[in-house]
Order: sequence, then structure tokens, then C-alpha cells
Amino acid sequence: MSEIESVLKKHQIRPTAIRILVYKFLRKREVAVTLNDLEADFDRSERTTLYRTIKTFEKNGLVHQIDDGTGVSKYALDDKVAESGQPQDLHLHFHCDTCQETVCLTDHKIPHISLPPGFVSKDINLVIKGICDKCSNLE
Amino acid sequence: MSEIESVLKKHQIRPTAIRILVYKFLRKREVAVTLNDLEADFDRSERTTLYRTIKTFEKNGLVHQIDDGTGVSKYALDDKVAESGQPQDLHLHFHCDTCQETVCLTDHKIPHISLPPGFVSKDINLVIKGICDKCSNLE
DNA sequence: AAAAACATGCAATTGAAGTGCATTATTCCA
DNA sequence: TGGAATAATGCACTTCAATTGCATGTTTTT
Repeated sequence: MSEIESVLKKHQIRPTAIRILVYKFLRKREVAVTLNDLEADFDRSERTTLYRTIKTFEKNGLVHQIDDGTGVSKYALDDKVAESGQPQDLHLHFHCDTCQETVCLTDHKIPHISLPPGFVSKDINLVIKGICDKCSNLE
Repeated sequence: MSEIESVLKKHQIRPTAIRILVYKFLRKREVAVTLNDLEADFDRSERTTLYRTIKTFEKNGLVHQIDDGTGVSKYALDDKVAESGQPQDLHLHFHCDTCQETVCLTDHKIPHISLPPGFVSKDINLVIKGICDKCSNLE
């Protein structure tokens, strides 16, 4: 059994052909991908199948969904999870206004933010927009 | 001329009947509103007109758009701007999973976040999800 | 008062997300 | 093993927010 298959199985995901391909695709990309990105790379496959594939990955904690404010959902592998089995720590996302790419800054933990009395925090979404390292070097 | 009219004019917005009503509506609400909220309160008026009204307000710095991750855009008055003419400071938004309302925690400034070399920050979107003060008191 | 600029209303389009259902593939277990 | 049960896939279709085009109505300007 390949390494990829065992990663999927560890997450209770049946390693079908498409799922393995989608997983490989996510691995290959360092940036978060949209459903359209997937579709563009998988002419042979159905949008719905890709949609459900990514949703299955998400449900089983293999990817996380990113809302970067562009109005289109993006997804990225929870690499740490894939290896350790521990849920991915909260981290921030950076969206580049130039190349439109969104990346996980996995090493940048979100600082603790105190809330007014009565507010209970369960989840945090932090997206920073600007110019990414690749694009700023091109200027 | 009413106070509202002068606020609109200060922002180069012609104070038409609908615009004044929309502004009043935004004032009345302490939470961010969706287009649907507006529409529900303005049977007489057209969705498109409300849409364009809010977009005009946004373009002229009277409201800011909030993406709280629900997939529906919300809008809230830039109160400070309305008074001072200065752009609203970056602040965080809180979305309550219970009542589904989103509020601006205007007094909570977003802490400085250092980025890796090459990344330039232009804008920050920080949304915290959980239970708001009203809903946590009800438990 | 006429022309120009802007606001409004209605119809229609777009695009992402999601659902229903029939078909195909895989797993389970007698 | 073979057939029932379960899950995955493909296709069509729906939903819903966002947005645009265009005709009409209203202000503003001169």
C-alpha cells in the first residue's frame, strides 16, 4: 500500500483513484486551491465528485477550508495532521492582492485576543491581505 | 437640513429618500446587516436599489463590508468616520454561532502581527466566532 | 427649460455551492 | 464465492447571493 493510501485510511477515507489524485494535487501545490483549480486539472472528472471529495477530506480533518474574503472557498492540506494525527493549530492566512494566491502561514500562530465580558471564542479566522513574498520580490 | 443629510453630503452622497432611510436603518441596528435584512425592512423598495445604495455608502467610506464567513456579505456603519471624517481603524468582528449576528468590536484593535520576510500587509480581516454576550447570558 | 448627470426599478445573468437520483464500484459476510 | 449492503461517482438540476443592462424617473446645472 502506498504512503498516500495509508494517509487516507488513517483519516477513514477510502482511497479511490480520484481521491488519491486529488490528494497528490493538494500536496503538489503550496497554496490553497479552489474547486475551479481542481477542475482545471482534472478534465476527466466531474465537478461534483471533486466537490464531494474535498468535502470528505474536510470532514475527516485532512484539509481545512479557507475563507480569504474573495468569495470563493479555498482548501489546503492539514499537513501536520496528516503526519501526527493531531488537529491543525489555528494559523493565519495570507492573501496576495497581486497574484491572488492564498497561503497558510502555518508557523504564525494567532495571538491571544481578549474579548469583552460575555463573549466566548470558539474559532478564529484571520486573513491578512497584501503582497506576498514572491510578488514583492518582483517589484 | 437634517443631521443625516449633512452626514451623507459630507461623504459626497446625495441624500435621496431611500438613502436616508437606509442610513437610519443602519444607525438603528447595532449589528451588521445583510442585504436581506434591508430588503425585509423595505418592502417598498427594490433589492437592486438597496444593493447599490449600500455599495455607494461603502465606496464613499460610510459603511464597511464584513465577511464573517457565513457566505453572505454584511455591512456596518463606520460611525467614527461619520463623525470625524477619518477612516475607520481596523477592528475585529465577532460572529455568534447561536444568534447568527455579527458585531463590530470597534474598541478591540487588532494586534500587530509580524509576517515572514517579503510579505507586505495592507489589510487585515479578523473574525472571531463563538457565543456573544447576549446569548451566553441566556444559558 | 433643456441638457447632463445621477438614481431607481425591473429583468436578466453569473457563478459558486449544494442536492437528488440513477449508475457503478467496493466491501462485507453468510 | 457470490450476492446484499454500502459507498463513490456522474449528470442534471436547484438555490441563492451578487451583479449588470437598460429603460425610466429625478435632480442638478447652466
